[in-house]
Amino acid sequence: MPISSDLIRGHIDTIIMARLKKGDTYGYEINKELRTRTNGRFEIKEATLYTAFRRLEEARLISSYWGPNEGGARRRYYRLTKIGLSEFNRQLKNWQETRNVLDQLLDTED
Amino acid sequence: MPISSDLIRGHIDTIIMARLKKGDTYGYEINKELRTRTNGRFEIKEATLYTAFRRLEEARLISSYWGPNEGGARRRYYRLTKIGLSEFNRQLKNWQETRNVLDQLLDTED
DNA sequence: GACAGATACCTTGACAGGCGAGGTATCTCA
DNA sequence: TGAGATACCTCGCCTGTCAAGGTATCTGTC
Repeated sequence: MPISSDLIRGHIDTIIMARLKKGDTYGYEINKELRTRTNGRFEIKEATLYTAFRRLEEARLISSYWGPNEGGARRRYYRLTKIGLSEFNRQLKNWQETRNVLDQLLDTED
Repeated sequence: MPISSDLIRGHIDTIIMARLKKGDTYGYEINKELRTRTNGRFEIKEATLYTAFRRLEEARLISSYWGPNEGGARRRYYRLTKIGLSEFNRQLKNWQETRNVLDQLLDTED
């Protein structure tokens, strides 16, 4: 069962930053990883991904550079900036709070 | 810290249905309850709420009737339909799956 | 009886994020 | 040479949320 767009709306940026926190990488790779890690249940559509990169770079939360294109197409690598890291931490807390509130609200036992 | 719209996008309908599962009620009341239950951290904006009611009734997941307006303004009560209940259960599973996937993706420890 | 404030509902138009559909260029291998 | 994988990008649509505006009723106070 694929995860609906509306359910992850607003989480795309956080997911990208979470990955970049572990080290620089590029768009295509991020998507492959996501698909693998979630057993195909989740992926970011290409248009969405590149839109997000623009948005994040615009906001100075990530920065980019052309990587060594050793055999294959050129790759634009992304790096999480200092501001990006603290923003990620903020968004992570947001997620945890939202998750808890939703868990409470959707519980129909009480 | 209020919960951002984008983070709950797509969950509004589920939240409403979760409440209606416990019994009929009306718009204004739902919002008051939400604010109280979440200590003001979360609320559905009126425009959003009534848009959602229209959408859900259109989809036959809820139905409505004018309630007894004993002292006060008139109230339109909503009821969760049979289809609504099974759709709610489906969306609850969706939420749980999404939550687990997001928890995994945002965990930067591994 | 006039006014404030709470209760309760509703509509319109703008905005932002996700994505379908389309595109480009490079490399490998048959 | 041509298919398929890799890798990037843009345009325009769609959908859900919300700010701003509105209506009507009831209660309590001066």
